[in-house]
Amino acid sequence: MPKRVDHEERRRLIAGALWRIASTRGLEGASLRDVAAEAGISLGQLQHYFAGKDEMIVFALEHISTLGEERIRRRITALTEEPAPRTVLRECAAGMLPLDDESRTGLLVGIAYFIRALGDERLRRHAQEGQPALRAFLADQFRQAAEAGDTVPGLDPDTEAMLLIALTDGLTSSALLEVITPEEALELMDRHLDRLFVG
Amino acid sequence: MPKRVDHEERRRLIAGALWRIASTRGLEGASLRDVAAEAGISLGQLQHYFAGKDEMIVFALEHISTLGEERIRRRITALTEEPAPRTVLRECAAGMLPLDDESRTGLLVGIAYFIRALGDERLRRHAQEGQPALRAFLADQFRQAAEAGDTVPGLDPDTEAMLLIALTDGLTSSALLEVITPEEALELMDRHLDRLFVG
DNA sequence: TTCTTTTCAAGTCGATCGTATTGAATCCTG
DNA sequence: CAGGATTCAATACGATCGACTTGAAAAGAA
Repeated sequence: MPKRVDHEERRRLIAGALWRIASTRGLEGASLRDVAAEAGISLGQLQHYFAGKDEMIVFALEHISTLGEERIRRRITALTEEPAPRTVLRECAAGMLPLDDESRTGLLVGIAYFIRALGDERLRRHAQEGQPALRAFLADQFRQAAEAGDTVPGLDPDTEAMLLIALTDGLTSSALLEVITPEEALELMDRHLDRLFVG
Repeated sequence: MPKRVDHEERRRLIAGALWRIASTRGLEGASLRDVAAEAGISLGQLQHYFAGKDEMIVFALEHISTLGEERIRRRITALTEEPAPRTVLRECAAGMLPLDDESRTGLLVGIAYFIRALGDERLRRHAQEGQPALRAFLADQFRQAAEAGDTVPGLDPDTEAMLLIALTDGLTSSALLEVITPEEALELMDRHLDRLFVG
């Protein structure tokens, strides 16, 4: 049987099992044995594909973040071509909210990773890397909207980008805690955008 | 030596040790042995004051949330008497941001608890309890400001209260991850309030 | 004093963790 | 076919976890 396996696909299979466990019990609560059992393989097999737990976590996180990016990209391209900045911003925010199971699981894993990063200098640097690009992209959308006269006057794109990210994060937390529903979170985001755009 | 100890004070001492460890390694990473060592007592002594780890965590969380409430209350009463709603809202938000070591530690412990609550029905109910009161308080401040004509027109107090909470949470996350500084977080919160109030 | 209660130190228990080792089965290459 | 490389199952190891038991020391009650 050996040698005929697709290494990457096997790793993605294991990553999926890790998500399902980590989304309910956290990354610390996901033992290698549990992950292997969830994936339907043996501990030995899992260890063949990942040298250690850290390597497995890093792979799973990068994979799930890739899926998240693709999901947002799909949301945007699914719209009319040349969508207005406000629409793009809304779909970005919506893609980062836990509106379906995939994004919900991804966010829970992301939070579990966030916790690890809080106490780990190296992980924290890694977690910080993704933000600037997103922030720049959102700021650019605000800039375009402002130039087109679609926003209220006196609005700083960089400030609004950061506020939008923070607001999305906070709404996500409340939705995951079931203080509000995901739909309410999206509605609140819309009310926020209402205040920034004219018409 | 026995019999002459203050039970509650001993429990608070242990809770303090738990915070210091949990704020860097999470609640799961804080073993009873580590907490006892941090508190400068033996494992046996710790176990004498808490029947189990869960009991210790619940006590520590309730204690730290009490401290947080007192901190915010102090911030508000430290202002001029009869402060304007905007000022009250700003101080509330500031009190929930990680601007000093005490609040920073408290928030990290709160997040560690938040993670536990995500996968635990009982803890989740408990975590949800605090929100409505805060939300109602903030909404009332917005209502007062609106009636005084201090806010922009067409502003829903309940919506704004929820947005303020979510924004504070999100800014806190970014500040803890050191994507922004706590001071930047407070500034962003001010910019947000700028948009809601006139003058 | 004697007895009871409180306080806590010390040690142990079984479970579980991440990791390492070993070796067999299988396929690919020469 | 021979032989190395790949794949994986099985098992074990040392560390660490929360929980528990035991018993001694000290203070108040009788």
